[in-house]
Amino acid sequence: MEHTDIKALGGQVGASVTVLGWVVTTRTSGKIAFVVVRDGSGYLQCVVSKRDVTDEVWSRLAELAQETSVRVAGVVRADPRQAGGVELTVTDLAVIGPSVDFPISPKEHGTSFLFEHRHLWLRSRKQVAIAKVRHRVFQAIHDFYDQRGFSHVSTPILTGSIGEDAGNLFATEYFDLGQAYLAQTGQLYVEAACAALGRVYCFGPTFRAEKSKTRRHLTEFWMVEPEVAFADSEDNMRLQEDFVSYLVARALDQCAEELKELERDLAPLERVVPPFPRISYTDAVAKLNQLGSDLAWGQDLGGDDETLLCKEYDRPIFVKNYPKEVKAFYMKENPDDPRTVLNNDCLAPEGYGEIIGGSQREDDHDRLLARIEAQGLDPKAYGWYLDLRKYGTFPHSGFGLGVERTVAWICGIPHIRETIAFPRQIHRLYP
RNA sequence: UCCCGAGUAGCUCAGUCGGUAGAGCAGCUGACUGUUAAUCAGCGGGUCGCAGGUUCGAGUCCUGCCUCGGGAGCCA
Repeated sequence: MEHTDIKALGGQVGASVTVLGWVVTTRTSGKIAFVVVRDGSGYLQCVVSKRDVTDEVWSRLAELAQETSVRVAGVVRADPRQAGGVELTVTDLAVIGPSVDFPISPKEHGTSFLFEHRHLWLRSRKQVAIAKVRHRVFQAIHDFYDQRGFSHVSTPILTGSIGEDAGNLFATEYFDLGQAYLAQTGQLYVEAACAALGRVYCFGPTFRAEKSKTRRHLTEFWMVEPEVAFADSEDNMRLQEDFVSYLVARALDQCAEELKELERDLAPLERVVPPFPRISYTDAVAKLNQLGSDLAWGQDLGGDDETLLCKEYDRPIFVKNYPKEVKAFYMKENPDDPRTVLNNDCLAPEGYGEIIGGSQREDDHDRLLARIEAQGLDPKAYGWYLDLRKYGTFPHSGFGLGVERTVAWICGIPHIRETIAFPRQIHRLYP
């Protein structure tokens, strides 16, 4: 359909154009009316003057309820008072689709109501800004790995063998083969693929049936998981800090308007450059004890501990070498301290906490088998995974970055559920 | 699963000591040629989450249940 994107009007002052979009608000003042229209590319104030249009067009203003879809023709006029620098002097206006009693008014609403109307809430300014940042982050993820010679691998969503433990997996019947599970990680599969391609990553939805009710959890979320052959834990952290810094830099570069709309303080983001501070779990516990936490060695860091620790630094940090007992079976033992493993978490500042969990993988067949058996897992289900250690085993490392947590942090919004179009939570499967 | 908190108009909320159900916004009608969540005047709008109990009388007090929100644990 013949029309011009609102975003492109800045360079077309004086031109006659047609815009297609939806009515945001209308204001009338007797013989002049202001209609704000959005089209996904931007927002435009359309000015209708009674003396400049036919009576028929003027009378149509009464039909322009919130979210009515419209075709507006007019002349682009420079106006420094407008956000985009231009407004439209309307010559013709037609309703494409009426909108009666749109439920989301410009005033305040509660979260419950908004998520019940998520399909419509997506149209609001702040939600559009978040969605655009998310899109840029997705694109930056692919660009980063492409530039570094990684191949994308699509790992299965339906799986038989299991990543971590069975307690929080979604199960479904799978023909005659019993239970299948929705993947909660693609990691085991990218380990296989990295022996074929060297540097790989998977990027897809993951599913966790955890009954978590916090601002950091969804039951369905997106995770990007790189895996690198012949990389140790130190190489792994260097990749992570380069990656996180790249994502933030791209957002600062490409999403300035959106971050302004979200009223994001850019200063903490501008400090996100390598290297990130590295602190061992053992040192972190000692430091937290000094800061007043009663965390004991051997316990996993809680959310409050993470926040407390992060306040000591001005950028994301790595906490590395956690106790073996609190971590997954596939992580390689730390030769310098066998109580711990060669892993790391990356904690984002400003209270956002863990955005990455990564590790060097156990590459010794017998040690891995022992860990699988010790955790009560069925070695037969992991036969193919153990094979990777039988046929040319190799040191390798990787990590998983939670995309929604990362987007929430970049946008500076308090809850990750707004970073995905249709969040899945314990009490939400609609819309 | 555990610990808090909340359910009253389309939305956000107030509702005192138990005594006729309220406001703002939204909607509708009208006025206004430069408004940015416009302003001004007027109008309509209720299964007080559900069930039971106490009482002459319950939005309000008691019991049970349901739903939702925040947090914990778990994790990215």
